[in-house]
Amino acid sequence: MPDASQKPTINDVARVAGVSKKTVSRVINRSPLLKQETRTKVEGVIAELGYRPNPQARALAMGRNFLIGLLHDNPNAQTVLNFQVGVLDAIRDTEFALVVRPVDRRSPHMLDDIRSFLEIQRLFGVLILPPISENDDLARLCREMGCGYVRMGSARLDDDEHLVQSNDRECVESVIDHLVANGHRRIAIIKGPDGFRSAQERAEGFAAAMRKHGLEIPPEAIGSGNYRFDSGIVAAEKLLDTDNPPTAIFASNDEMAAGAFHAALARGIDVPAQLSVVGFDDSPIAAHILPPMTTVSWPIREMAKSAAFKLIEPTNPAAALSTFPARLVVRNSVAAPRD
Amino acid sequence: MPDASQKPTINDVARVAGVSKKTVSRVINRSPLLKQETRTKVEGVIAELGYRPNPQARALAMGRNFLIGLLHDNPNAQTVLNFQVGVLDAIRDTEFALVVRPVDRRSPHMLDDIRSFLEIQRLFGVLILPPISENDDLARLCREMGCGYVRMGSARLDDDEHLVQSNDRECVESVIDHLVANGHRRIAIIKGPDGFRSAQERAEGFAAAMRKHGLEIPPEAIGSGNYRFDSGIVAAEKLLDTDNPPTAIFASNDEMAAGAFHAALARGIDVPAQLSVVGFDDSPIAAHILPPMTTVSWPIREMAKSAAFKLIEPTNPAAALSTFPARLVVRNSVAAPRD
DNA sequence: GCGCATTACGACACCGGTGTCAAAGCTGTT
DNA sequence: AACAGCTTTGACACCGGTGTCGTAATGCGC
Repeated sequence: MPDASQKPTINDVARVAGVSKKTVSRVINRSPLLKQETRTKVEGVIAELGYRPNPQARALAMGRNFLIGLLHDNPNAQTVLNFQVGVLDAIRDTEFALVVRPVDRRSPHMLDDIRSFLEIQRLFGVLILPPISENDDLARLCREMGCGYVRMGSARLDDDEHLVQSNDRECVESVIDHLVANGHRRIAIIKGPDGFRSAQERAEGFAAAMRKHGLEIPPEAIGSGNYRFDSGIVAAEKLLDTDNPPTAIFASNDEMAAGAFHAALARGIDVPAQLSVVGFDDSPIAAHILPPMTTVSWPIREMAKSAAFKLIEPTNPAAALSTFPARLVVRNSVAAPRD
Repeated sequence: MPDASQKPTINDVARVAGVSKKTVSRVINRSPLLKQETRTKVEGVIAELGYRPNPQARALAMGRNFLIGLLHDNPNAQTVLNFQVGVLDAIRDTEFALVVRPVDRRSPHMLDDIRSFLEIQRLFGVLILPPISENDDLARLCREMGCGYVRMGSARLDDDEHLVQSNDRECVESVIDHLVANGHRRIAIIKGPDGFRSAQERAEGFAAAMRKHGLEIPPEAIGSGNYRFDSGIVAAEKLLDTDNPPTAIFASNDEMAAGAFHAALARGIDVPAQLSVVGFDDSPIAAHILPPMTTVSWPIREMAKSAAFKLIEPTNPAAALSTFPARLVVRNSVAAPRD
């Protein structure tokens, strides 16, 4: 009788069931060439003993482990966390586990750190969040090391299948459609920082949408920030100080949009009565700010799930999807312009 | 010559260095009973071959693995993420990795899910964040399963050493001191939800501080919410509707404090000129809201580091600390009362 | 009843490390 | 020179699984 205080091993199961450990192994791995009778018997013993295979031992024997890594450079806490939850939706009840690794984009050793991390942990694969997902050296590193990877992004980054993306461009278009439908014609943008693919996509989507509606974009209607709150204030102040200020501002993310709220309030401009503002990402601040902000929400959790499946079970239907539709969330920061 | 395309193993190192694999193992584990000469020789070969020990194999052989788990029920995304970064500060360059596991507090299977997770992954130990860190059944489960654990909390939860906590009580006191110093005497509280230890601690700290200053707490000056934004609005409205409304409100967290901002603005009450509001946690919303909110910040990253060390290296000085001082962050939501 | 596939299972080596214990090497003492 | 006692090293089993391949058991046609 195996010691109850110790976790049962495959040997215990084999002994109690009166079969070889290889047979137990076959049961665990759902091998098709087993007699139903044997399978049932072994499964009974497994249940009785409460046996769970040791992932370390399996990992060692099979030459691949069951750890999937999440590499990110904290674009936004809520996004990262939602992503983690989405990955968990995919790996729940499997032997996979999610290992997180925040990295420092500004560190000169970032790539070496990641290489060392990959070497030590020998991950099954990694999921990479923007903005570092846009780093091609990192993707190359993964390939070199034979580590599976999926990049999250807002646009085509790869010519391979290692990608899950949202349709930021089209979504910005729907934002502009919404503003135009509300009667706006002088619409300004606060762009995100150079070097961020998402910023570029959103800016290009903006330009395309304006063109579609036959609207001009004067140079002074183009502001730029670094995705942070305070940069949104500065950019919005500049936009509002022009001779012919915009009636609506599209900010490339919610933080900067919140900054625009701030700038407006500071000079007594009411949002949305005198100025409409739209953000992007649907981060918590969008719902919390006053008035609640109209923004764009992308299905991060679904995207995470798909990315995880792409890695661990590429045949799963959920892994097939690569581009996910973001959608406009209409709240109260848009109204018809007065003038 | 080992195949360059394959990762070198301990056997490769042993062969090249002309020693037994056990000797290589001793080098890896810094065994003291090695001749310096041998050590140097083997280290040379390790560096030359770029050898990294396989954690799965070590885990199997040593009967313990190098995975530390993070159990949380998303109290606040920024907090969770900062905690992750703090843990990483501790485990960087070790073979440990951080495995995350968001759990659903409301699920009736939560404990079973966690049990299953622990059984499958056989973690070295887990770190538990509030509010589920306050669940004694969970702590008991960890003990039963022989899994190391450290609970984060705002008060004594355990009679053992499995704890890292902040001094919420004293900090609430400093909040009240600050308000009193600004001339407030009618101070109300919005309590957190029943069953949260942090809520209880903060409420008790409030009562103690008020008593210290000889101030009364009329029943109508006690509001309560569930830590969420909207509950803060409702609670603040109630407080402001009383005959003798408070000149200052202490909310037990920032989300509810933001709700109080909202309620005030909605009825044309200026913060801080007509109403002072203080929050707790220093979450991003505190800095983003207008005016920027005075709140209490606790050193989550340091706490995480300490918690991780308690688990993986209890002798490390960083593991000795159990209680961490939170501190008042003065911004612009407090002013002297008018009346 | 026999030969022959085919199916079902087991023996054994192996994954890459660590633990145990004995042996070899070295030093100093008598 | 012989021996004790310490330091340093290696042989070998073992951790808990999986892969390979051989063989016993089974089904089938004749």
